[in-house]
Amino acid sequence: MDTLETRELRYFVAVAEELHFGRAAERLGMAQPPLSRAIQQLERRLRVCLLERNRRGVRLTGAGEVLLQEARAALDAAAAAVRRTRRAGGADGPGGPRGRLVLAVKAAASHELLRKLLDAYAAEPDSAEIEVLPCGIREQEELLRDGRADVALMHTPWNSLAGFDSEALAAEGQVAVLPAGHPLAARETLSLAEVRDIPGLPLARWPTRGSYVPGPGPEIHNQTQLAQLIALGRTVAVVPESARSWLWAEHAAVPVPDAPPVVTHLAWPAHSRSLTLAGLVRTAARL
Amino acid sequence: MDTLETRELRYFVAVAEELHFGRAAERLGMAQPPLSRAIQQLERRLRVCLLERNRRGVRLTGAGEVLLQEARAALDAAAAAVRRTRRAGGADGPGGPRGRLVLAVKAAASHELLRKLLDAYAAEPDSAEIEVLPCGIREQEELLRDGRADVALMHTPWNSLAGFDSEALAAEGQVAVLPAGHPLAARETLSLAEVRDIPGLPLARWPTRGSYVPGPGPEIHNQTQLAQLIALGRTVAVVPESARSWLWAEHAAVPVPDAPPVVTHLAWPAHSRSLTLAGLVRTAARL
DNA sequence: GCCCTGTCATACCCGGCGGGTATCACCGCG
DNA sequence: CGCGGTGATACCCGCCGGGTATGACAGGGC
Repeated sequence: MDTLETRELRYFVAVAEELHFGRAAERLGMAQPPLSRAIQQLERRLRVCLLERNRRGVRLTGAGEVLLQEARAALDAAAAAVRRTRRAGGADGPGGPRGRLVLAVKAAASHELLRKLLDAYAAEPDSAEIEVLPCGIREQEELLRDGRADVALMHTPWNSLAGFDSEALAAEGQVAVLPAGHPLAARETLSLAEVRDIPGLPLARWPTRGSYVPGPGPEIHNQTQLAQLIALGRTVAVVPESARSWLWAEHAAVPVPDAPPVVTHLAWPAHSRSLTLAGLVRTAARL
Repeated sequence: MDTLETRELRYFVAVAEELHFGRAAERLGMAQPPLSRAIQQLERRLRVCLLERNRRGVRLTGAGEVLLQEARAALDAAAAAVRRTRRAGGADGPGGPRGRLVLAVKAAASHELLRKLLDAYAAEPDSAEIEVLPCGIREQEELLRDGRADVALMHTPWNSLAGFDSEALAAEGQVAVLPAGHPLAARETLSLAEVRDIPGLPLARWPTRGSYVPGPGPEIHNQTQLAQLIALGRTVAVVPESARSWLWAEHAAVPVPDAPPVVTHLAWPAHSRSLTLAGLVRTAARL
């Protein structure tokens, strides 16, 4: 009556994402009619209209939008339950697992800090093994929510810490990265407004939440690409100071004091009780 | 294979909490044998031992403890999905519900602030109705997680903001509340150490996470009881300044500068996308 | 206007599995 | 040694989740 099975949530998410019963059924590996019936039962049990069936395709109602959000969160939680329980299944003591930790990091971000953290933790008595899982910056939050990772190095303001516990580890300013020969490369500092308005050198754009904001600059997919485009004099970017470590000889970095500071956090699921994780956090706090 | 139904999670939580298959089955409204079988299937599918069956009763393994935590979180998420979807089912527009908001507050806490917030929000154009749901301080987090409430007034350091988004609204110092006639009531300020060591006047204890830390002072269950015990000269307490509003004539309040400041936050589930909630937060941020 | 196509809904059947009852195996205890 | 109380096993049944076949209906091309 007032409880949904994860099966029903999976079905609804598939339909809500595909907006097409046939494709959703195919994705779920089942036939279309039982899927239609399941969604109807769901709507009847919730006494809520979730989908608008126009003869041509399907649209979400407001309640449907809400359920899509909530169902994804609930499915993530269920998947996390499986993953974390399986991982805890090996060696553990009462009160929490003592196994490996999976640490999700945006590839190449905060490299120095990460090395220091791993070294310091490895030197601790009875420290656990840490698996470093490189991934995209948007992926980190998903990995943490659905249990594929236990802890992540996140960077505000790009990552959202919503839904996680966290410990701030370091803050740094940002620098504008220009082609070495550019006239502005000799400046002591630049303002954000100046960087945005360099004639003939549009600001690079990277995806936020999967899509790009419109603008003149090139769309960046990875750091190597960005480095190359800057070296070629096609774009300019504002990045954290620690990015100096991967700059090329053809690059110049100029501090941008009015850019928002970037804070590196260690973040983990809010309700985590793992003793191993607690050890890592303690180490990190002492850095 | 790698997905659990909420039914299985419910079953496991019941067994893990009762530590007794018979009682758990009764609580679930079913017979014991199918429950035993379901838990065995769960363990086989996860390939993890969750329970130690000693001839006399049952104990949780480490993995079982982990699953208990995770399962509770996942069930809360599923319950929240139902509640929020049902509430969104009424009047709504695209992008989020425009219905009532349920605001969970610890009874009588931050009364002035709450009144100001509600008044300011009601004065906004197209503000929604706000239902104030008074509850205990530990209950707030649960209500928010399982969807019975949309937003809460929380107080650090007593509440944990882990897992929620929040906006700090106000900070205040703490005061010691003594019987009016007590010699120390005339002091300008007191230190925490002094309050703790008043001869014949032990510090009141309130429950943290459902249980009381041991100590000489009386165990407090509600504010009226606390007020009475202080007035009778049986105990002393350290409370936020704003509590002056409910003090009696027989009470005296003395500032305690070295007590941790109490910050009142507006908190809501991390992934919330409600437009109505966004309006309330905007109003709160302007207070 | 016609039919064809693509959509979701309906009708009906079947097998698996979730749940019930009866019973067992085992241990502690008086 | 029997008794009570635990969880596990054996067996049966009915329901419901899923499949196939088909219907209803709207839009588009000719």
